[in-house]
Amino acid sequence: MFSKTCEYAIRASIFIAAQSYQDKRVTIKDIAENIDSPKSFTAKILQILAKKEIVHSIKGIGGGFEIPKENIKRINLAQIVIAIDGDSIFKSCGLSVNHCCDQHPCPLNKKFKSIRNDLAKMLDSTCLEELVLDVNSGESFLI
Amino acid sequence: MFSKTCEYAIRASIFIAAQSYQDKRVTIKDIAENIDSPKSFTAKILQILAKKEIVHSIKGIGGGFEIPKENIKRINLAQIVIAIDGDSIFKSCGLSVNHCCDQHPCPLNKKFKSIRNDLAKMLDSTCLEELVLDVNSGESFLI
DNA sequence: AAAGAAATATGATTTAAATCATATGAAATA
DNA sequence: TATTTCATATGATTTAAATCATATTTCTTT
Ligand code: FES
Ligand code: FES
Repeated sequence: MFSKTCEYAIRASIFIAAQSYQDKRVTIKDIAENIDSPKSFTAKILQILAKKEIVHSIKGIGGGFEIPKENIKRINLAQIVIAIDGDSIFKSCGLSVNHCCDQHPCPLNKKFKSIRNDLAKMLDSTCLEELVLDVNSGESFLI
Repeated sequence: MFSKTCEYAIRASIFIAAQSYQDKRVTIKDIAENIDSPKSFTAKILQILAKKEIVHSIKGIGGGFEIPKENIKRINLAQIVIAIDGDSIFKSCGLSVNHCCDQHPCPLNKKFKSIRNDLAKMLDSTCLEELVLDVNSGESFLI
């Protein structure tokens, strides 16, 4: 479904948000340990997220990553997915036949379109906050 | 969504079925040309499909691949996807957190489950026949 | 039986994704 | 200002997916 990079990005974002929610800033090491991801790979991914202003990074002693509380409500999964994997999951043909569903549709175009729309709707309507609450209440896990 | 291998497998199956529907047997070359896929890679994929009895292969002069007409109705997309990519798309966690949705769910488990169920239902309820009719009537394309 | 046309089997190569490693830059604190 | 702790930048390596190449087997036709 998503690339591994994107999965790490989502899990990392949720973890950072969950900690920020409790006013805790986290380092790359913390993140990698808590979402079980390779540390330097995670660092690379976080740089992308920082550039796209999905996470906020602070250098130096006491630094790390955080997501300002106001943003935890605002950031949704679609933003993260697009930042990492681009919008191909929303736009490209499920059979790689074309640029999808125009004059030259593949045989699955209608069926795919509907599933992709559901996926898009889901990603768009799911903000970090609700996921964070689940994780912090111990209902769901990142590892 | 699917691996490239799986996309080729689906497109090849639809093409073979579309030709078998008109009592035409096709060679690997035909297939590769008509679905725009690398020839020897396609050959490999067809071997898998032949072993799983999704396509029928005939060696020697005049040989090639076909799908018996009775089977065009019976074969659905789920069978092809499972033959190539396995059932991970149905069963594995969208965030690669675990074996999905048991005692240890990831934060997206509910939302993912619903989308995956829709996908599974779609793949299961879509047989080759309806796709073939679309292609043969010129409503949709494999290339 | 021989020749040709097809699939089959297998292995090598290429490409892209994922991972690892290391040097550099910025902020804090002592 | 020196040192430490963190992120940043960059490049190398590994792994897996995709692609390419070729020898072998099977069947048909003559
Ligand atoms: S054309 Fe294939 S999914 Fe839209
Ligand atoms: S646990 Fe993650 S999708 Fe089921």
